[in-house]
Amino acid sequence: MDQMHPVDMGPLPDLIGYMLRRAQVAVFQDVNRCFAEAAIRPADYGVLIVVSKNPGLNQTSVGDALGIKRSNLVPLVDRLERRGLLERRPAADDRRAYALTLTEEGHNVLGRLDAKRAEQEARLKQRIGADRADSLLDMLHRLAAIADDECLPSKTGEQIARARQR
Amino acid sequence: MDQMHPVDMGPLPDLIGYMLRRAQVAVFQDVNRCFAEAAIRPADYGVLIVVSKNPGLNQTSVGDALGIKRSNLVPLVDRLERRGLLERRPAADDRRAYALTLTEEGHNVLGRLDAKRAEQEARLKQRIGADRADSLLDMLHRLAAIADDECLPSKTGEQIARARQR
DNA sequence: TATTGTTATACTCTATAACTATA
DNA sequence: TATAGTTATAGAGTATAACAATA
Repeated sequence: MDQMHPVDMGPLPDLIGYMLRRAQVAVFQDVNRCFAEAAIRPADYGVLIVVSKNPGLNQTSVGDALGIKRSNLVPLVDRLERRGLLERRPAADDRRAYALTLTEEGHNVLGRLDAKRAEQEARLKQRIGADRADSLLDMLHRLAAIADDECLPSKTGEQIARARQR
Repeated sequence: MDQMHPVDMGPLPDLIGYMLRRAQVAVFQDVNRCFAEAAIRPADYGVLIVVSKNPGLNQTSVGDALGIKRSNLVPLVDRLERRGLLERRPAADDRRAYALTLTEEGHNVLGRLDAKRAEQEARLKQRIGADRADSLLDMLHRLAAIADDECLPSKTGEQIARARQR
């Protein structure tokens, strides 16, 4: 039987956190559709972009930039490397680290995704009212900055963890 | 060694999808801090709100309202029931279904969380510029509505899955 | 001593298929 | 036949601890 009465969602539709979540899930589903044929997921795309813009960067720095822990970045980079989109090369100045670079195929894939991304972004902007996109992005940046405020970046999580052990 | 050069994020900071994700993660971390002492997570909060506003609703309807599959709702409701916040009672008109209701303790917990939620929401609004909150929520609703557009609600996922098998 | 990449592990969230008892 | 709740399971994503090699 159908649910004929609409469900009362109470304060949820007016909560920034709740609606951020619903919007993010919907937009990511849309992104995944756009990138499906290339089999590139949002996290993959972030890594490819950062490496393309910062060739030679090491894994820890890529992870920090994207909010991905270095231990979780390993299988992600493994996969991109196996697919021939990205290379781990020895870093010139630090024998512990890898210098990440895109392969030619990596650049090609990223180039093709660029058109799809632009098209999708235009659709999203039209949906919200194109003239409001800048305002939306500004607000999202301010909200994302909460993360920086609360846990001061004076110490890394690992440094804090080690300090706690003593 | 510190990363002295800022990492070039390319187009990511201008992408609605990317910034939605970063903002949502940051805001949820903040919510989790606010609700930590009650040990209530965002999904729990959604269930409690919907059940309090729609006493007697069954699990499938609660899940549909919140975008949670009914199979994933089971352990969530289990936990809330074990904690004495919520009750499964036999539905009057359908012996397959449960009528969900909050216990007195459930209402009490929700009441206490309400103050914290309002305080947190005020902080978020101040951060983005209080007069822009309505505009933000409107845009988030429009983006969340993508999900409804693309997969028409004329058939449920299960109906489609069954149809595909034939 | 600290950091890089790695492994192992655990926990949450999400998605699908199949079952039962009802409808 | 279809639906409500459940179970089992698999896949992501995320978090922590510990290790070898190097700084």
